[in-house]
Amino acid sequence: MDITPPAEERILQAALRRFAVDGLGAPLRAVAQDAGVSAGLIIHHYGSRAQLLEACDQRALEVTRDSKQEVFSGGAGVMLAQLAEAERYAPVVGYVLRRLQDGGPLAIQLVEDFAAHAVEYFAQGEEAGVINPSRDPVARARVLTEMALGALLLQLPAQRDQLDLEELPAWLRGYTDALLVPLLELYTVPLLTDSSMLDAYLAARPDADRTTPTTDGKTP
Amino acid sequence: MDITPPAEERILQAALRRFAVDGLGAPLRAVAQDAGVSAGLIIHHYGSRAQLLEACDQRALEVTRDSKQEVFSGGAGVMLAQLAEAERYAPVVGYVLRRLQDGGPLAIQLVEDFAAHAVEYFAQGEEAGVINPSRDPVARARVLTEMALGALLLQLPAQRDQLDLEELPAWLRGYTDALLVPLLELYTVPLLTDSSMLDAYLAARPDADRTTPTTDGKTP
DNA sequence: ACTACGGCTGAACGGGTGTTCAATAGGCTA
DNA sequence: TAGCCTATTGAACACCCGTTCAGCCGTAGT
Repeated sequence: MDITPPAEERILQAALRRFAVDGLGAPLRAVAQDAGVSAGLIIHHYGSRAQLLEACDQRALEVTRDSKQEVFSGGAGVMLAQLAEAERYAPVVGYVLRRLQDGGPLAIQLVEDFAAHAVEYFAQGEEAGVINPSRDPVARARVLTEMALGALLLQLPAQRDQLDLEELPAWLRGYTDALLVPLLELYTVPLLTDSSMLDAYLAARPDADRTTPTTDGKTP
Repeated sequence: MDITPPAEERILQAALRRFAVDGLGAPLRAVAQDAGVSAGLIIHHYGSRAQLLEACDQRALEVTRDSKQEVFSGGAGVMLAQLAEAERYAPVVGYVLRRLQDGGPLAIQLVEDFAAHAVEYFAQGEEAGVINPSRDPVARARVLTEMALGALLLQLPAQRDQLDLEELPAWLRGYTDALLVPLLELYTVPLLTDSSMLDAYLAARPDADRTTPTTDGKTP
């Protein structure tokens, strides 16, 4: 029943897994050993280490894009947690975290993706009447996405230098669970008691109001 | 006028700077060259590369602890931005970012520190009547801190693989400025239109209520 | 059956790393 | 002055890394 995939695919999966566990700095030879091939073969198929990472990036992007049915505004973090539940995808989720940690074009791309999706998602919620409108929906979605993703990223150091993919789903679930109540509270009852701070800051810089331009006489 | 500090201190400053610019993986020899000494001397003074990093950690911790006068609930991110304004501290701020990125005990320690300070800060605000109370102030402070710090961390990849310490203050300021309006809005008008989500989730798990224990008949 | 070819290997190369160590220079003490 | 301790160096060592390359092997084509 265990038909082994062709070497090229086996390498990519091993790479995803190993990079997730040990970080993107993991040596090629470790990947090779995991895939049961020689280091040379990786180069033969992918050209170079950098290109192997690119292949991993693309795979990660595909997987995350194919699973953009979030649950609620817990946002990107929750989505990743859900995705990891399907243990088949745990390596990809781990890799995504590592990639966000390490930077590179994909990191930006991913955040962009998630943020764009959040915009759409919030717009739906707004129409349904469960989410309050914003003076700048795009900025709001971006901030919330970056915060959710960033907070998740900040949990990474708490793990050992090695990520345990077996426990990753449980760990992510535990984290999102702990996060959820304070977050929901924050989304329900505002942090600040009145709008004086916002008003003051808005009055101090009468610059951008891209959605509703020109005249608004809201400053008291 | 340019009295050069003793070599040991010069090494530490060079290390802070170089690690901030190139990441914690920067070679010892690069640090040595910046400090105008040989690589061997670094080992002679600090024992090993790992211990040099520990020394950097301790220095960073001291500096951040000595400057914990935040302005408002923009939180840790804003504080770091302010600290970087004093260009003298830019290397330390850069190092802190790199360290948060890389993990390790200090990363946890720093978050802990910031979160603890946020608790205190929020409590003051609550007493002053500008901040709404929370059912779990510690959790709230932690979440907000992790989010602010994490979001900042997520901006790092957007920079090149090298951090430009000259531009770091301006960059941080630009980021916090862009962040501020959406964030203030989020803190003023809640994301969700009603408390149904929070209520539902709270009803589903009648577990922790650490601050006000025993009986509270708040679930409708 | 012979050839050609693509997947694949293992050894080797070249570069970069942290660390060691013998040796030097310089200032303090006796 | 003689001795000694510390700061400092530069070369060397041992290791790990990505990449190269010559060659092996099995299979498909003729």
